[in-house]
Amino acid sequence: MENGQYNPRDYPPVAVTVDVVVQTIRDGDFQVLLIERGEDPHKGDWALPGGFVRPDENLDAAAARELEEETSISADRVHLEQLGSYGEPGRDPRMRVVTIAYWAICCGLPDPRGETDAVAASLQPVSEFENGRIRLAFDHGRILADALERTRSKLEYTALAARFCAPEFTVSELRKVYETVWGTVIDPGNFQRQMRKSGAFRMVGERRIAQGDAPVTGRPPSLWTVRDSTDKAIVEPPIARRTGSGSSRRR
Amino acid sequence: MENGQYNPRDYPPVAVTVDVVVQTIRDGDFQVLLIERGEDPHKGDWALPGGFVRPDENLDAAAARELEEETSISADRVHLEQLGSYGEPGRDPRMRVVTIAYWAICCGLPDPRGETDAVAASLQPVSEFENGRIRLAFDHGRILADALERTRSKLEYTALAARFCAPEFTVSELRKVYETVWGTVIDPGNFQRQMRKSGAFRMVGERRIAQGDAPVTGRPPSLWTVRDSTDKAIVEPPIARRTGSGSSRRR
DNA sequence: CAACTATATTGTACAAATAACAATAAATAG
DNA sequence: CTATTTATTGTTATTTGTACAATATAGTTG
Repeated sequence: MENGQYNPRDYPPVAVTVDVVVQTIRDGDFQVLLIERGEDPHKGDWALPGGFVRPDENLDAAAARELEEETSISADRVHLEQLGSYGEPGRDPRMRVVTIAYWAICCGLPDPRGETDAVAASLQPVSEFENGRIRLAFDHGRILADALERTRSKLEYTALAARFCAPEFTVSELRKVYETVWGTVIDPGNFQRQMRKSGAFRMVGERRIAQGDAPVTGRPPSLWTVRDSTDKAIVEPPIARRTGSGSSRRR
Repeated sequence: MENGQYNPRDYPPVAVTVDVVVQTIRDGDFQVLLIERGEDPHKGDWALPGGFVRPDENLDAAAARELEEETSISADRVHLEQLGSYGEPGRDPRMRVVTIAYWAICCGLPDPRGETDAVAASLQPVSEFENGRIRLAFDHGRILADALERTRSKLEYTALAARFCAPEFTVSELRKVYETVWGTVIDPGNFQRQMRKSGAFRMVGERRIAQGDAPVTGRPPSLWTVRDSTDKAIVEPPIARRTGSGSSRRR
């Protein structure tokens, strides 16, 4: 683009799409939104929701639109962030498609409706994908794997775990997010201290009394919220994963 | 792309480019490769090297090609990694351009030649950009800022600092990389221990005698290399930045 | 109301990591 | 040989992390 030559017809058409990895926790299970493809190629397989970027729409807006179309929840209640671009020439057999992948974390997804694209969208357990029981079309398996790693990593040094929860949450709800996404067990006492010390969260005066499916016995917990709603909050020192080969911090 | 409709003519042309942030250390100074634009828009301003993605070329290959064209060094001697996509509708006034940005670290860049695009490429100090004395065209300032943050962050938990060095390097050469990129001072003794403990590096038997511009006095250092040349090496525990607001580890 | 139970929250003690600074080692120049 | 310079190792106080125990606080149940 630096060489003054700007004739798009010199280049075969390239389609630019966005695909979104929508993650949530439902029934204590780490799940992701997938759609079942109704047409070839890969008819009957699972795929990530996505679609074309419109002419006057920036990439973030396109991803937000796809998210809302698919989940019918407003994008300002979720964390939505770019993951990366995937553009192997043969990734879609029909034409050259470069996709910008996004990943999202949201809470309390209503049962998905797939009306928009006349395809069936549904939440599927991440474990089914990681077991190899669910296979994804195109290179979506790679995209999903990258997104999961990014999420697990970012839980360590950001307050994003709270995005899996309602605006106000208890310490153990937050702890269960970490345990569910990482597949680990965390000491409740130590976790509480780390959470306080990080400064990323703020206690709301109230205590919660008898919530829906929560146990009605035991000492009622106090409620917390994130101090900074812009998802820039840094958890310092980080809450590190226990299992295996250690932290892969950053990006 | 899930709805079977695949008529590219329904969508205005989108150009897909790659831009590359090439970073190196020269004369003890953290520098980045920029080109001076010879044409409008932004004639005379600085910009990142980049160009169109070719029809049968994947994104990584396009970035590697641009890197080689601009620096005449082979891409297998540098670290090259995707940074992210930038696609605001108005970022280029001429047409819709979505760019996939990459960032690279290399060592011993020869004086850049700009013949390919008939533009002047040169290494400029990062400090000049961060001082505001150098302004970049389009949204390249944003891209460069993101790349610098990514580099500084990844030095903490990967062995990528070695990519600023020759294949074999001394402990203090590596330490000076950290000091230069982060703008900090690091204790030599503690650094040596962290480096050993991380397991990411391996001592080569030899000691270096009297190198070119290096001081000819003092105890000669032993030479080191990275244990895993695939840049997957994790430095654990990480070598943390001293200054300011702490680690932004992963990503 | 008195146990009982379940969860929240705080204490404690040991282990490990970090950081500042001192000391020693290994080479060369003169 | 001595001075000088840099590499490398020691030492220690402080901080941080972790496991596990103990206490606190509510609701529930008889």
